[in-house]
Order: sequence, then C-alpha cells, then structure tokens
Amino acid sequence: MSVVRDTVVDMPPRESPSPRWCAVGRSGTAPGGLAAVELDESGGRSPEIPIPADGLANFVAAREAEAPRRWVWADTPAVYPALLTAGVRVERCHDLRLCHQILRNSVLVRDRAALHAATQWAVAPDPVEEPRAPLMPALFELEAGSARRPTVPDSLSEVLAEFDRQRSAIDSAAEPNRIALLLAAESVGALIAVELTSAGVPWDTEEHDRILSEALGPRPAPGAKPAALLAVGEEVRAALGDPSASLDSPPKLLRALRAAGIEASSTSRWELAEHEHPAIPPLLHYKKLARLLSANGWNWLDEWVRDGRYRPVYVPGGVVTGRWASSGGGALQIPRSLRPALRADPGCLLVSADVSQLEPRVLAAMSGDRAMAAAGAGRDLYAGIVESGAVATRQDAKIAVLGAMYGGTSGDSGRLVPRLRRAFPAAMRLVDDAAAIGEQGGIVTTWLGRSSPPPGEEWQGVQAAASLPGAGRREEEHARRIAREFGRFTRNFVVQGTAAEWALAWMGELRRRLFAFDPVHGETPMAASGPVFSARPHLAFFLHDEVIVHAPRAHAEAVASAIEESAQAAGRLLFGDAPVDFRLDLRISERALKD
DNA sequence: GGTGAAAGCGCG
DNA sequence: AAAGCGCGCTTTCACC
Repeated sequence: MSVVRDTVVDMPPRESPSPRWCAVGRSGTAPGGLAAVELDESGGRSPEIPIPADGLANFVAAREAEAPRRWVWADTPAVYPALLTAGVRVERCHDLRLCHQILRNSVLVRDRAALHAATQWAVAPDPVEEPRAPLMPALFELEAGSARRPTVPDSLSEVLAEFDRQRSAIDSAAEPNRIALLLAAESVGALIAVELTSAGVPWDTEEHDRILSEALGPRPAPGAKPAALLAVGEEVRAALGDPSASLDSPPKLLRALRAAGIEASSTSRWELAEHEHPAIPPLLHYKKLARLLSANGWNWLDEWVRDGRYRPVYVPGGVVTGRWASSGGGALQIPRSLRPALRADPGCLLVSADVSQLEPRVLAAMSGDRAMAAAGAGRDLYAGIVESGAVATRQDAKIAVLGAMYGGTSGDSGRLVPRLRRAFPAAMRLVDDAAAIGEQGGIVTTWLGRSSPPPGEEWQGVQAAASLPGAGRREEEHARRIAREFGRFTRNFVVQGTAAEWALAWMGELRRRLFAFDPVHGETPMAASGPVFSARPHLAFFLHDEVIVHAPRAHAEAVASAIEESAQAAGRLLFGDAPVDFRLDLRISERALKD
C-alpha cells in the first residue's frame, strides 16, 4: 500500500467502508448499455456489472451510499449533469480526461511514455467548443445528427486501460509526490464546475434591468440603441464638430479624433484619458455605456438568465496555468457594477468570501519566505510590506509585488522590485528562477506538479536563427524580446498555477463541509437550484480567489465559518505548517455588493 | 455569406 | 500604448 494511493489521493482523506474505485463506461458486451467495474488496491477487478440503460442514476445513488473510493470516468461533464438532475450527487471522482492532461505534461512524472502513446486521450484543452454528446439516459450514446462523440474514449475497456496507465504514472512521480493531490483537486473541481452550473447563480432580473435603465435609459426596441447611449453619442459628435463621426469602429473613430485635433494613436480608454479635449469625457462615457450594453445588456439577460438563475459553464483546467476558464455568458467577467443583481432567494443569504492577496501569499508559502509570510501574518500583506520598511506606501507595495510576479521591468515597478528582492530574497529567487528557466525555453512546474507548456516551434526557430553566426541585430533583439516574454510567462505560471491549486483545495474542502449541513425543511428555499442543492447551502459562484455560497438564513453564520476553516485547511493541505495564513474578506448579505 | 484577426474592455 | 501575467466576449473589417 503506497502512501500515494492510501492517503494523498483522497482529498480530503476519509475512511471508506468500500475502499474500491468504481469505473463506469460503455459496455463492451451489451451494445448501447453501460457497465461498471470495481477495482481494489492490489489491482483486483470485479466482473463487469451491467447497468440498465436508463438506470445510471439509480446505480450511482446506490453505490454512493456505500462511499466508494472514487468514481472513475472519462469526462465529468458528460456524466454528472444528468445525475444531478436526477437528484444524485457524488462525493468524489477521478476525471480521466483532466488527469490525463496533467500527467501527460508534468515533468515530475517519470513514466509518461504510455500516456503519450494514448493519443486518443490527448484532446484540445477546451472541449466546449463544439456541442457535447448527450448525457442521459443513453449516457454516451450519439444522438442522431446533432451531437458528436465525446472528445475522449468512453468505453469501459478504454476507461480501465487509461486508469491503469494513470496509476502507474502517479506512482512514478518524483518526490515529494504531490501529483495525486493535484489530480484529486482537479477532479473535485470538475464536479464543482458542473454543480455550479446546475445550481446556478441566483440572479435578480429586475435589479439588473434597473441598473441598465439607470445607465442607458429604458430598454429600447429590438435593434434600436438606448436613449442615453444616443444622447451621449451626440454629445461626442458635437464636441468633435463632426455630426457623422462613427464611434463604434476604432479606425473610423481614430480618424474623427485626428480630424478634431486629438493626436491619439489608438482609441483605447487609457490613452484617450491622456488627452485634453471637450470630446474626451463624453467619449469615455459613451464607451462605458456601449460596453455595458453589448456585453451584459438586455440581450445577455434574455439569453443567460432563466427562472432566476444565471447558469454559466465553467471549464476546469481551461487555462494553461490550471485556472478555470468559462464558456458562455462570460461568467468570469461579470462587471462589478452588476454584482448587486446577484441576490439570494427569499429566506436565504449570500455568504461571499474573497482571499486577500492570494498570489503573494501562495508565493510566500511555496518559497518558504518567512519574512514575506510574516509581512502577511494577521494583516493586509501590503501593509506588512510597508511596515517591513521595504517600500514607503501600500500602493508601492502593491506595484512591487505585482511587478515581482508578472516580471515588471520599467517604470515604478522596475524601480520597486529590486527593493523587494532585498527584503524577500527567497520569494524573489523562486520567481526569478522560474523566469530564467522560461527565457531558456525550459519548463516550470507548480507546487503540486502541473508543468508549463514548452515554447512553440516558432519560438525555438527564432532563438536558433539568432544564434547563427550571420544573425543580425534585429534578429538578436527579437530573440531576446520573445525570450523575456516567455520568461514572464513561466515566472507567473508557478504562482498563478499554485494559487489555482490552492483555490481548488479550498473549494473542495468547502464543498464537503457544505454538504454536511442539514437541509432546511418546510417551505423549500432555492427550489430553482435543483433537487440536490435546494434547501441546503451550496456554492453559487467562483472567480479565481473568490466564492459565493447561497444558503438558507439559519445556516449563514456557520457557512461563513466553514469558508474560513476551509481556507486554513487548504493552506495546510498544500503547504503543511508553513506559517502563511490565507486571510479572507467575508460578507453575509442578501445581495452581492459592488465592492 | 462565413471565417478569422485585431481592437478593445471586462474579470482575477 | 501599457509598463507586467492569465483569460472570454463583442464588434468591426478584411478576405475568401
């Protein structure tokens, strides 16, 4: 019994009365049907257990009651939505598609040959591009005409073979072997992502409409522009002295600006703000309104909010660093001005939490920089950096820290980062080393073991060309520039990626605690959250370092404690007893606040 | 008429 | 024209 399989792979560790994995896939013997196989520690397998074509939810519910070690399946979003709809939640799974991606790329995994050979599992990072295969009741069946096959294999035999490959790969990882923890975190993320869509964000359509109307005027007829937008547009044209100026096309707008004597080189907001001209303030206002309308206007509302819920689709592992991406509705870009539309159901509250300075704290923990950990202990990290004497103001501290993590070289950041380097040498060495590796075209790896992609062929080609004897200055400068760019990417990768791992651990822990709450009986609150999540606190929103839980009133205080405890638990899970605390801003309210 | 790149801006 | 990372989405426009 290896340490990896025995304790770490389970997140969080638990006593399981049934310490076996349960793999599910399309049956090889019963065409069109599903089947399961149970696996034990020593590689033993049960015979195929047939699952009735329409009986997956029942099967899973029954087995789940026995607390299997993990469900093993190809692709969580192909299976889990239908289970939730049927009222069945699972505690833990192993998502083969996501885990394959991590293991195939991680340089910590010594035996990757078998995974690399399994090309059918190497899929594009974003499988949401095309419609997914239908989910239930024929789980993995193709629906005539409309859908395509899942992006990864789904037969039970393929599932079992891939799981074998992955277990070997996990065991072959270099010490300290944290990759199983990463796979557990990634897989619980896959469950959470589906659950978030299923439960939805409680959305107050009237409040959204009120915010839009206040800014833009009443909702216009389809195809027409809102009154306030038109009025501000006229103001801009008047100030430009150009009644026909086009404001929506950057090239045309630029010409109009030039004609009015504004020497701008682009029409981006920050550059326009540099110029003094009566047309500038209304133009900035116009751009603000136009953005609100096109990105989150009434059309967005019609398309994305149904029955009081906004249901975005999250894409775990959608970003190379391991952050989630989203698909549809722009879940990760909801403007703060619209946050008040996020509103708890009657009888419920929102418990919101965001982590203060997550990434620098993660950097302090993974680098073991005690001075940086101390700067953030029990207070605002930037205030602590000021107190340490490294920089003079909180603003400077922030610029310096961001510059350290992003690779800032010029301006304030270029001036301040060296001071940070003196005050926090261990933390800075970690990111500086990561940057140096990237500049040489190397690969870096997060705390738990997610590796960065190598530079592309073009990058390699430019470097090779620049090192040839006949290379000119232009080529050398170009090569240097893109080498530094890649260094900034790898510098940031280790921090952003490890922060994403912490966030997954935080949510995984929180999810488990939330489900231990007693459902609220009587009138069922949060009915629109579906059979699994109504009546009990559930995650409703996630944004990199921020969560919102939708909870019955009676549970709100306890939920806040659970969020806090989960953050500390995540810190311990990843970093042991590193003296870094992850501070939260916690808020309990009926609606999310702008800020 | 569809496709893809670029610009611009929202989020962390 | 961002300096300094990672994304998604809408609009415009050149091009096939």
